[in-house]
Amino acid sequence: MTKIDRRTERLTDALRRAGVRITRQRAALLAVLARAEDHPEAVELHRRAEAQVPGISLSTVYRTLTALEAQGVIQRHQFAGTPARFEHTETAHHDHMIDVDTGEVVEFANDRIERLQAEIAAALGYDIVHHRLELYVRKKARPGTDQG
Amino acid sequence: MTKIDRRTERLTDALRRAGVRITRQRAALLAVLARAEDHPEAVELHRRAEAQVPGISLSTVYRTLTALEAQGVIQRHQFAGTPARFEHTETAHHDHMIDVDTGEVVEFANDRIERLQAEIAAALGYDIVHHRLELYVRKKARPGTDQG
DNA sequence: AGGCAAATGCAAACGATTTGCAACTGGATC
DNA sequence: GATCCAGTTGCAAATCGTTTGCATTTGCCT
Repeated sequence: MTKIDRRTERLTDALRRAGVRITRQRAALLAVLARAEDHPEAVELHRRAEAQVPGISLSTVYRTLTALEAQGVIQRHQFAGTPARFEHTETAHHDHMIDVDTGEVVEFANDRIERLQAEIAAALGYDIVHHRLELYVRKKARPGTDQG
Repeated sequence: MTKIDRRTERLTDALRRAGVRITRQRAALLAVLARAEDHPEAVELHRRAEAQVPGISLSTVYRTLTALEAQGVIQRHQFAGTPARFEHTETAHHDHMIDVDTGEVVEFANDRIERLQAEIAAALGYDIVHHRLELYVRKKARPGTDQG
């Protein structure tokens, strides 16, 4: 069993557990999500799913994404000024760097930042429900390189 | 000269410097922004401005907010699942905690987190253009208190 | 006071997402 | 394996926050 198969199964099981039917359309979308190594938006996922189920509607994609998110097996990221992007949550928690020039998303994780966040919230009498840390970045100018 | 007056002047000057006319509507909105100690959304700012200029349109509010943001004298915050909120940038950089139950916004700043962010980006060959750190939080359960 | 570019209010367009609805279908039950 | 029906589909229309086109008004420089 490949990594992709394992992921697909995890997503499928999550829906089944929630009492949600696995239709052709949903199976296709789950496969697409399992295969994705990037952070695609809904329209892009729809485009990819259409390869397997021509005519699948965008509404169905959105509805299924919402269901998967509710089960906690995918995450919805709302980066600044762009449509929401999605990723499966098989991997451990991480934050994101977004290249403002290319839109490329790089993942990173840092325990010290996580701990500091919890401390700050605790000091003010709060527990963190979730957080969002996004670094909007630009490739460092290399000496002798024109960045036009 | 009060703190509010100083803030109003700063906003006004920023617009003038950008070659933007100070109309009655804009003067009202600038006063509202200068007076705001919270993080109001556009509709709320519009409501407050209407007290001074009845009939001021929401479009004008949005247009002026966009101009002020372009001049860097106010900031637009897009918190998860809510309309954008605005604040004047007179105070130093800070991040935000959003109470998920009440919508209340608390500001905080932490140098160590700022430094860690810069280190992380640098290690991957990036410079930070700007960042977004939002802690979505809930009041700590006090012992003996039922949280519904 | 006169003139013109910039700003206004309105209504209509916008883009991402959600929803109402009638037709269809998965999959448990017999 | 036929039956059944709640869950699901595709479509079109609605939604929400925000932006924009346009005809009219207005700051403000001369």
